[in-house]
Amino acid sequence: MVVKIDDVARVAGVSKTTVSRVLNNRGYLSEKTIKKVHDAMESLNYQPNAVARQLYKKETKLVGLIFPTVDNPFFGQLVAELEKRLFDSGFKVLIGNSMNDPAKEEMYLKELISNQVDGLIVGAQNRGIDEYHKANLPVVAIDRVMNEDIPVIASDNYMGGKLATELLINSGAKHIMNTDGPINLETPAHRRRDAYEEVMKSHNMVPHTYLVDFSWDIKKKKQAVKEMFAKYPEMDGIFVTNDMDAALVWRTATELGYKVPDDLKIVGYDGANITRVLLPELTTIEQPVEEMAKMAVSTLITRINGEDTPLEQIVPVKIWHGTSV
Amino acid sequence: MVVKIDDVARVAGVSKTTVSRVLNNRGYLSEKTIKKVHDAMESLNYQPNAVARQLYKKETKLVGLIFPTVDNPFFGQLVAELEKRLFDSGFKVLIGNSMNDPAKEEMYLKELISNQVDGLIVGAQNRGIDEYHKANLPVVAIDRVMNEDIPVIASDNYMGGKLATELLINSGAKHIMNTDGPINLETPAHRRRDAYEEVMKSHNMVPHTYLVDFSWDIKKKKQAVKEMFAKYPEMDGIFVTNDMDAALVWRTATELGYKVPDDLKIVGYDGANITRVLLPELTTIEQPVEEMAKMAVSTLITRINGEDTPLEQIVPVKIWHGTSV
DNA sequence: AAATATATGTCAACCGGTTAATATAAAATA
DNA sequence: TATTTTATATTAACCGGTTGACATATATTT
Repeated sequence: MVVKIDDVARVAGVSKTTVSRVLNNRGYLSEKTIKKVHDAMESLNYQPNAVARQLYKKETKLVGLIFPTVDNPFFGQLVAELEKRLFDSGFKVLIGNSMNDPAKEEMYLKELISNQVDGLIVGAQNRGIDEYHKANLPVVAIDRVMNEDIPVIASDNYMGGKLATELLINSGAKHIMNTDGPINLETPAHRRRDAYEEVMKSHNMVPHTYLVDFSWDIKKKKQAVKEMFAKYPEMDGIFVTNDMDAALVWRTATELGYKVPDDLKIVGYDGANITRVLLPELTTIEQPVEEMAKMAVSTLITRINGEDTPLEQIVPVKIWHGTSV
Repeated sequence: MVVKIDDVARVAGVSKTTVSRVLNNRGYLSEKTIKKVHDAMESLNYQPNAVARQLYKKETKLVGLIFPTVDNPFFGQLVAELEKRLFDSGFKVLIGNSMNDPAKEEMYLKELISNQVDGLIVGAQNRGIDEYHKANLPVVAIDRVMNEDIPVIASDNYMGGKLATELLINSGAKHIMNTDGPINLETPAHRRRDAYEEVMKSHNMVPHTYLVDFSWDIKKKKQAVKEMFAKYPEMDGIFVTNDMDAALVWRTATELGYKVPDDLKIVGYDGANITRVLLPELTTIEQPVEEMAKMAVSTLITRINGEDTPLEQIVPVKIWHGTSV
């Protein structure tokens, strides 16, 4: 049988209440009693049942994370950073990979609420779901437009798009493309595109954005990229909205006989750890993942404590200079 | 205030017991009652409190995952696959990134036990911790030697090492190195090295294994790799124990003026999704991550159901042909 | 009409902790 | 010595569900 608080009390020769006091460090306690209780807990290898405590306290010290998938350099690093910081603040992490499926996202949301998480950090790519509002739960969004009272943490997407486009222009590219996800999905990432378009226009160049949906599988994406090359053969520069897609564009370009950066210059977006190890040659706009994670966790905790936080926090990006420009 | 089962009962005009029956689909129920209850739940936006249920049922439908970090192509993919399959089987996932820190691993273990997880899947890189045994909990290990009664899922490490080494030999390399983690860490991954050594010897070649600790940071790893090149300048082939390190070796080699694969042939290990997108040129031994995840989940569930499972399950590997050999 | 199957209610115990109230005794201080 | 502070015990309520026992009322079948 599993050891419970009454067993500890019996072995230590004290009352259940006293054991609870030792556990929670409340009320008057002599050193002697504390030691007796600790000895008993140790000899019985007692682990308090967090579920019972959670029920009474109405606090689980659990935070839910909802992201598309951890099988991606950016989200993997982000989730790892979030988890680390949450753990340091005494929270455990319940994770949900929505796989860009709104239905799955909604299921996760319900499950997490049912599990009484103290808060949520979401970075899923789907449309804002009413449920988040109904949830009446502290929520922080990363790089996603939610509704009015959900704070958002995002990299400086506009500046990122501006830096990328200007870099391409300054390095001599004349026909510069851009990729973006579906426009009907409201995400701050579209500001990268806004910046691209404005910079292009201010240089009297014609912007062309090509749709590459985040949720497509590799094959479909590759197909789309090939179509793009066929449709815009004069392209000599491209700002791709994330590094995984940028790698795909690079490889496809190579297969089609383009030389990077001579025939085609590529700038990506994200600049995660893994990318910098596996493909450091890719010039990209680096999001400050650590910073974003730190901010998201502190914002969430502030909200959990019932205090107010800014609704939008933007963190600066910088260029990682590879050899693709 | 949060809606609870009594509120639903009141609104539906039935008893608490009946609502519970509807929720759990137990006992006699008329269509009419079921509808009344569902309507009430919907209008109140009722979400049952899983914590209360967990306490009574002594079952949480929670599974804990303990891995070094999700910020790695292999573990990221593995965790994503595990999470997906567990979710499909009705389990939510509590995650812990041990960061190769035994103390942190132990803390996670305790926390997860305290949270009453129904089972654990571990792939942390640290020494077997007694606690796993004490835990008296269904546990499945991935690529890790635990103790007698903990089932292990692993790729065919020996075959992987054999394939890699033979590939290098057959492609003409004469001075072939190998990297491995600390030998005192008991992991099935050492079988890659065993295979390397045996194949080398059977070809009358001298095996040299160089230590690259998984837990070192990039800088220290790079330093170690440079030392290796300095110490073995005649090296013309290398079997690196994971793809991230292989990428590092490749880059360092390039910086030192080696041409891959002409001067140096490189074979990695893991072959995760992300690697195949960012660095498909790397020839590597592919672990069947999906297969392993599937096996781990079904083994865990079998154990949770109190049935026996094999203690060791080995899944086959295959070669991913890039251009580094 | 009697017997059986179906549908629902009431009540209370239970899961394993936390906590407030109340009581008592020993130790420290006035 | 009287008073206050410190230390601990006992008891019971509580968190929000689940479940078994038992009662009762229709509906259906023989």
